[in-house]
Amino acid sequence: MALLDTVVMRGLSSQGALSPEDKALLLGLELSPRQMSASEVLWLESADADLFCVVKEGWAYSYRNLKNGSKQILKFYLPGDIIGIRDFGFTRRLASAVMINEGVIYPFSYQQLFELFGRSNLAVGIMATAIRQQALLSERLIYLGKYAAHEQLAHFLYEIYLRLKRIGAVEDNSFLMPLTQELISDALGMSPVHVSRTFSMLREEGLVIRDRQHVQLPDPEALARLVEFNDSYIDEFLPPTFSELLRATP
Amino acid sequence: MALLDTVVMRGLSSQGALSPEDKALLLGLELSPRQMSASEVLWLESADADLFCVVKEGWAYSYRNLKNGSKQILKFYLPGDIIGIRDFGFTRRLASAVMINEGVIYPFSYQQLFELFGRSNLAVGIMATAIRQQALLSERLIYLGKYAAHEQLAHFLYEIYLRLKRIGAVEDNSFLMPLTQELISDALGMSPVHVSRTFSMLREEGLVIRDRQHVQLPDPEALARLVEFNDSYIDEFLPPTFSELLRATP
DNA sequence: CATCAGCCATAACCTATGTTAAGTGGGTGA
DNA sequence: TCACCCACTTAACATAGGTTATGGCTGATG
Repeated sequence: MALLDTVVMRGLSSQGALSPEDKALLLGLELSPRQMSASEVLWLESADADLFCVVKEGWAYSYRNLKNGSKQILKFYLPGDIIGIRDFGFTRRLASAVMINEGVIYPFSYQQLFELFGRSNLAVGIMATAIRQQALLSERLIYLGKYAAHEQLAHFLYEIYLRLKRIGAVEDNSFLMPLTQELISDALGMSPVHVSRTFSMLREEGLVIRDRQHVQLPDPEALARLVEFNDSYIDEFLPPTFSELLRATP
Repeated sequence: MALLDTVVMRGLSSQGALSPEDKALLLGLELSPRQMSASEVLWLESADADLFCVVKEGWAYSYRNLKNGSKQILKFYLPGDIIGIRDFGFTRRLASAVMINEGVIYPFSYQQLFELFGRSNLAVGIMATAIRQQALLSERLIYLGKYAAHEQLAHFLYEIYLRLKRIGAVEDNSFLMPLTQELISDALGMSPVHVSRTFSMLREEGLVIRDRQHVQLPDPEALARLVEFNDSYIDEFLPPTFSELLRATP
């Protein structure tokens, strides 16, 4: 019911995309509501991820604790929204989630979603919903930024380093980065001049050696510590439960 | 081939999640490579969205032009990445995409993805890949922020307004927002004091009237203009082509 | 070999926003 | 009714980062 509400609200069924069987499947899900009090925690960062929640009443939000003691809220959830899609595909929660005021949610497990998948075109609709949600998040996050410039740049370089390493494009802690400082400034939301200043800082601290497109990170771990890099989202392997679920679903 | 490379690289098949049929399906896709030159445009913002691109060689990036004339880069794409997943589920491109240096890409259409869906567990793997990518984007964007405080807050309020309107929770341009200024400050990455200052500014300009949790936007359109709100991502209805494709796929 | 155009470094100065602090007002409980 | 607390407001001051400007490389081109 709750899920159907949500999907219908998003306009999926109104265009005939859902067959009667699809609808029956959704209706048969039998989600049971759960009353939540204000400030109640849905889950904390790095907890096991195994379910979503449809918000029926009340507001909630997801957030990450930052190393400077503050927190960054990623998204506010309003009635009809689904919390936890961001973590689908990961073993652990990437962010904490908490109620703002009291409300009602409908939890449903990843397992239940898997049963929907593979049987119908619902997969497509749900995937689209998920991606919309992420797009919205991104849109919001474009306006954000709480870290100092040298932390941003260090984080950026370390991410590139990890991604290149995965595809075997790092040798001896060095790699090729075909980006101008102007491009980097557009990515990090700071001025090109400040990117230059910040590179100089990192160089003086011995964290980054750079000559044109050649970048070397003499001590990647030091960089990682500086930015407290959360590499769980880089590790691209599916959690073990996925393989089991995939085999279990005919 | 290219797609299989990408999926394998992401660790999907290494755990037995892909059946031989799945692999054959991927191999049968017959993607044809396309040579790209440096700075070549893949697509521009708001162009029709109908295909993805797997990057085989070279770097690319996606970006949005901002109203102040600068641009915000959303993501850099490295070999093995898929460009265009963000737009899946939308009619138009949400961001432009362009090559950085020369390289090779494999385009494949949404239609081809639909053919993969509904037949196999691939749906799950691909969805997971998509979501990972978005998670990565989010992670990166946490470090961003290029707009002034009053634009951020105006954008934030207008987004909440639109989302509440969709679920019928706006009346007479007023709505209930159970957020403290401290929560808002954590969401926007600015200090609570500055949130207050900025609310005062918006009030003086007649854009926002607020009393505790009651918020009124006397002239929502004026707010929208101030932030040049891109509401294509709020409009949650599937593009017409989706319905066709869904009906066409048995 | 000379020239030119990008790209980058550094400096001086300016502004938006953070920080600290003090004060106001409404809601709630004794 | 009083007192307290919490959310908010406003002000004064500090600073990270933006802006503008200048000059030095380096690699491409003729």
